[in-house]
Amino acid sequence: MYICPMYSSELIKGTLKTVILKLLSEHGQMYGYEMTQKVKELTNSKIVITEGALYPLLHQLEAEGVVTTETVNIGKRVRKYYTLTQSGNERAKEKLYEFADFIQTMKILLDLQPSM
Amino acid sequence: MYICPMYSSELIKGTLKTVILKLLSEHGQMYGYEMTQKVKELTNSKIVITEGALYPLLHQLEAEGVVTTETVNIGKRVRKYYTLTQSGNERAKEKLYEFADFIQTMKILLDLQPSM
DNA sequence: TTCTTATACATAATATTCTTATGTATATTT
DNA sequence: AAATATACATAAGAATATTATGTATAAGAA
Repeated sequence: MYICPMYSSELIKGTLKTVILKLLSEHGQMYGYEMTQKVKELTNSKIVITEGALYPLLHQLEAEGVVTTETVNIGKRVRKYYTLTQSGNERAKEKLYEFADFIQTMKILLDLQPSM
Repeated sequence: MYICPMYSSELIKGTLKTVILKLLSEHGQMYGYEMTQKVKELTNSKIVITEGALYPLLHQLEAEGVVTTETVNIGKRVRKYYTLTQSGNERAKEKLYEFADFIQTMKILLDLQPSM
């Protein structure tokens, strides 16, 4: 999923969907490559999404009706923009809430201080 | 890994090793079943470790020299106690620090407020 | 102008990590 | 007596990611 110079890859598994849905809910419309760059930028390269993880997930989200796509020609190249559907927006909120809750539980379980 | 009534299983993937190492560093000596109960208790059953995930991991940790084991007879039943080695203690600290850092990165990436 | 890097998509083989199912056996509670 | 809890273990299968490979255009550096 990620090439990750900082975190062991196992840690990050399972968060990709949440991250992508959040990005889309924030930025309205994005294409795949743009998502990889945004995540890299926001995490200081601590998390880097690989294409082999991203594209299959995006296709899956489309198949599930979570996103719709629009293909745009940029010169002779193609960009595929992804937009959340209404149900996709709900899904994004759910996922975010779930993750926030999960963090709380893990903090208690691992006895992490607020400073950590 | 977990039977999880609250979180989607994908979210929790990759955290089991960190959780086990933390438990062992906290409680000194534990056996497998005890670990499953402790996690269940501490997380209000939000995270429940399955045996199919736990035992192979414990065996792996032993093979790596992260833990040592001691088998104790309780009546006619057997308990296998796990204890962190010196390098295991280091590993536990590393894993905890890594996870704390990971949470920070995810908070920024997902724009989660401190209250969330 | 040629070579490298960046942009932009996609998929297949493989690895990892987990879930679910199954198995064995003793102890305790109803 | 039967059901549940304790306690270990492993195997089949699913899910999710990594790594590798493929195609192609655009931009920047040598």
